[in-house]
Amino acid sequence: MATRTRHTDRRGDALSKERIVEAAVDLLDEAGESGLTFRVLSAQLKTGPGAIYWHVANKSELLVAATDAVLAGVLAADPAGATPENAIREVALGVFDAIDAHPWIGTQLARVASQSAALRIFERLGRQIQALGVPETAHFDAASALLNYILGVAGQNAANARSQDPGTTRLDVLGAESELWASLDPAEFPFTRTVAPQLRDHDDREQFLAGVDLILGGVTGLR
Amino acid sequence: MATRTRHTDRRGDALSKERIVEAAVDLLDEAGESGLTFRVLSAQLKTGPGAIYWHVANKSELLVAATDAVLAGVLAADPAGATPENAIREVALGVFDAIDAHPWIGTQLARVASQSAALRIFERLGRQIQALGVPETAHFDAASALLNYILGVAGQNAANARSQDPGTTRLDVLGAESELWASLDPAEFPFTRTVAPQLRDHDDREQFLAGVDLILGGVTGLR
DNA sequence: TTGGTGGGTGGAACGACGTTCCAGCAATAT
DNA sequence: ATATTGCTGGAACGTCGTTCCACCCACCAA
Repeated sequence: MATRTRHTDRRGDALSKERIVEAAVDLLDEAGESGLTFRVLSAQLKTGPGAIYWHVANKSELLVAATDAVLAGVLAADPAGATPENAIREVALGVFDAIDAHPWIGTQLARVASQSAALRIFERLGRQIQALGVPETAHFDAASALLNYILGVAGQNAANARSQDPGTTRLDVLGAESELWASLDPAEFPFTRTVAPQLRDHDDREQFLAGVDLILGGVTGLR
Repeated sequence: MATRTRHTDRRGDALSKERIVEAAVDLLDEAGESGLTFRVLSAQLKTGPGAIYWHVANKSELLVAATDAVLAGVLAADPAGATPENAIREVALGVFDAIDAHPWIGTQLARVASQSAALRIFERLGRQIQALGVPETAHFDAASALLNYILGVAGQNAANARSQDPGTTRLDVLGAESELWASLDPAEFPFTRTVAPQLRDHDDREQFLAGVDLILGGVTGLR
């Protein structure tokens, strides 16, 4: 249980949870979710797996800590949007961009419940919902809806990043998927075929924001 | 590549992808996501791991097939809701209830992109969006928003189910989490503390539906 | 009827993973 | 100087997904 109180630095190369998490984030960013292994992590830290386990209970806790570490920066400042709507968009886009930069965060957010990172996002969203002037009874549902939508997009973005071959560009992937949609059975997938061209040219970030705005529209409609 | 064309049944106990998927679903339902193993699966089918690999490429494909198999039933019939709004609610609740009954589906939906099951949900949602009479340019965004929201809830429900100890009731879990929210730092989590009591008494299914209605409200607001 | 062919089987084995264990080291306290 | 404690790092364990391959048996040609 890493009390870490008495002496701050017994050796110059002292291990610490912070250093471990930092190395884990680097590894995740470079090699993806499957690249984080206690073996390569301990090699990078020039130690053995056992030493890491003295600071971190298990891999799950390490992933949570890594997610928190990255999202802490994004969620540090209170949103400065002029209106509550803009503040909500700001929070949502902050999370979106963080996931875009570190796709493994998306997997983590979508997989693990009641993580402190998710809770902080929930809090930021909820405060702005309160400022929106809708009935108090709707606050909980509205904040939850926004959070779940964001987590849903997070999971999908992470899945897309995971399944993408290193050599292909964004347009390649979208183009291929768009053609797949266009070639679907017309009887079974009329709608999906209709929007196939839009898939090719759409911007993930803009569409994400459009979804936020739809929920926001529904919330403000309660006034 | 399992052509499976010429002869329908070489032996009475013939293995097939269907039988494998069926056994996998049983295993997932009984033992959870970590309970599905090629070893116990092959034991249950009275064969070896190698035989399974003749019919299924890998575990990922097996999980996709299992998810599709369960959701196929839910998505078979066109929604019979009187209004497009009700039809959308019906599709969403069908998926929600399926995840409630088989939590592992939630993990799978939230994790894997462009799965055929997700595509079928998207199609059902999109058709009803078309019937809603909103501008065509908004169809893609609206259907995506609904799908992402549903997938987000799916992932969270699966995560909740995963982290729940076998002995505890729903009220225990909610009560504990509610107390945790209530005990958060008032300076940092004012909103979350405010809604803590609502967390204890809320109904997941109703809240899910409330979220769908918020998006629906935003969409119909575009008319 | 018989012999060969090949789709399908199942069990052994491989490599990698998360995790545990423990002998030892380096600072501090006695 | 010695004992204690916090911490290290490497070996080892059990399990997993996956691969390999010797074998079997239903079919087909002769």
